[in-house]
Amino acid sequence: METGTIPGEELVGGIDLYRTLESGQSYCWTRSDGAMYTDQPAPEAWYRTVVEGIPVAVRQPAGVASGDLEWRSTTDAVPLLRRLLRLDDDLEAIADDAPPEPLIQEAYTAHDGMRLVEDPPFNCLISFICSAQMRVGRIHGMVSQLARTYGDTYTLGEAEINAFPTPDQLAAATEADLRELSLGYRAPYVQRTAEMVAEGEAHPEDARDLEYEAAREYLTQFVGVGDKVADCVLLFSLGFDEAVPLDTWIQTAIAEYFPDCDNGNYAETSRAIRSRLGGRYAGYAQTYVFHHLRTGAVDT
DNA sequence: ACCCAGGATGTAA
DNA sequence: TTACATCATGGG
Repeated sequence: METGTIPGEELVGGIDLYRTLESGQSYCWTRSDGAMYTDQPAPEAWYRTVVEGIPVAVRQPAGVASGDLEWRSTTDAVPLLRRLLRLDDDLEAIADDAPPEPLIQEAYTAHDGMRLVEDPPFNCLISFICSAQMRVGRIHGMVSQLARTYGDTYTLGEAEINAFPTPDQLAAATEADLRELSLGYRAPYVQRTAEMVAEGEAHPEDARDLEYEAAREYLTQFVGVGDKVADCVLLFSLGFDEAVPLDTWIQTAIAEYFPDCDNGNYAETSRAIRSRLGGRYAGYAQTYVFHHLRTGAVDT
């Protein structure tokens, strides 16, 4: 096993690992104490995942945005973590460029150090198909269950880590199998989408080269993927920082804070709110506002 | 019991 | 194009 430390001071704007991994963006990681989404950070606990056959564990003992990251893996995990946690993002510049609206400034200030993630596309796609009408804690539970049931098991020291299933592995599950895991009406969506990817009919990665709105349209060909889920995949996996998923929380924010952005349909409301949230990094602002509202930290 | 959660789909107008 | 019912499940 290899181990190492990434100095927090090398990261512009630092990183808050708890806020980054427990803000409902990524469902790829599990916490060693098994208690995520409880509004209870555990600085001593390890976050673990497997990406491209490489098991990784990371934690932030200091538990603050300026604290160092400690990691363990079977190889040098720095390049991998740099990608997954977007450690090269200039968080200070991004926050400085954020629009002056009070809600947005308040969200950035309240959750200092939260970074966007870059999840593996297939994992992200299935995660957000599962996310329909679900709370973040349960989405994580469903994704973890899929990993335990259909994914390969890796070891890292004493720890066992389940990789998210490959398209082939997941496509082999039947709708009935997935309903057994409490996926509900999402079961056929997950099965059919896994099948589409496994058979080479389409791949979420192929959206990366397209222009934003074309990329969003491309992703909606997957079963169980509408505009909102497509935006989540674009933002949390494919590097489209301008994507703004219009979920229930953001719809509420639009109604209360940006009512003029409501243009009746998804596409036009999306354009207006993306512009209002700053354009290029609108998705970053969205993620801060989402987390701020969802955790009830909003200052009224 | 009722309402809600990072919605999508099929059908009817 | 838009409006609406329907779809599972668990927690408050």
